[in-house]
Amino acid sequence: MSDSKQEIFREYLLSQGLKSTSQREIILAEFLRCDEHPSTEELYLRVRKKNPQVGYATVHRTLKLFAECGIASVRNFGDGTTRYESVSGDEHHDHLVCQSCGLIIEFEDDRIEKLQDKVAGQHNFKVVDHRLELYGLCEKCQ
Amino acid sequence: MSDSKQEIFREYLLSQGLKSTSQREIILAEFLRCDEHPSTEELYLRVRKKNPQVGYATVHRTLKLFAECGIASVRNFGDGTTRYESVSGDEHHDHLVCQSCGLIIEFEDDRIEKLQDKVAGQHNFKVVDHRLELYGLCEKCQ
DNA sequence: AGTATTTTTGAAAACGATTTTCATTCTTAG
DNA sequence: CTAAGAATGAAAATCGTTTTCAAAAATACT
Repeated sequence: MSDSKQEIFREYLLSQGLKSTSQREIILAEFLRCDEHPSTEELYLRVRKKNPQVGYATVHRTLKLFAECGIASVRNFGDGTTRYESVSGDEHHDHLVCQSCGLIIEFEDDRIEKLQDKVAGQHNFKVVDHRLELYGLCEKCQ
Repeated sequence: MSDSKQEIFREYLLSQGLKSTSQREIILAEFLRCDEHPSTEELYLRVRKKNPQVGYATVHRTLKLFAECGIASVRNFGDGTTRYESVSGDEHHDHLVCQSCGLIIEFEDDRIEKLQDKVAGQHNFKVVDHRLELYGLCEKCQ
């Protein structure tokens, strides 16, 4: 349970017969360093600053690996780009998205989750995942 | 309050100095006829069956107009394509999306909405819009 | 160690959806 | 009816994402 993201990733690579490379280490380190929700492009630029030789395609492929092994989840907030978010354990959170400045606030509310399950049950629907996003204006932008 | 979508659209065009064209009428009629959540491509194909001379670009531009004047809202359910949904008055609904067969069930729950407002309030956030989607398996696909 | 096997890499090309361009056609106001 | 402006559709451009492919790197096997 105390497995770090690095360990989880390394074990995943091993279990799939994939190889550890310096690029993958670098990309993971940089991904964990930023606590935002980077797109492939954004993470690529950040990685590039320190390691100009890492290519966009590698960042893209590595982010997909992160999602596969569960240390990242895929998000998109309607701006047309896919974003990756670092996942901590099995906790789930939703988002407040400011349409003016792009600020993203995370929140969690058990009561909402419970009501969601209730609604799904009414439709005999088995929920695997969900997303809840509130769009509007943050404190500063109002 | 009894304005039909057609009327709302026509008034919007007028107010913006835009013109009424047969294509726009056709596209709106077809859009209202389908109670799904068509993508540009899908609506284009449907329109095309009856009116082969209507172009993809026009469907695309017209759907954007629908969104602008409020008779449609933009959605995307993570499959990479943008979908447009007919909006009835100011009622809001959320979605259950089946990841197996693509079925989309709409639902509405006031209690969830109220909790959302509460959470937003706690962050001094002014909510303009929101989206809630539950992904999983529908009754048939389980 | 050295060699073989397999995966990974990065640049560039391919891709799919969306958006724009531009010459022509259509609407509407005068 | 005419002139001015907007809309159209086909094709091209664009944007983010994904794939291709030859070269490089990592692991497995003597």
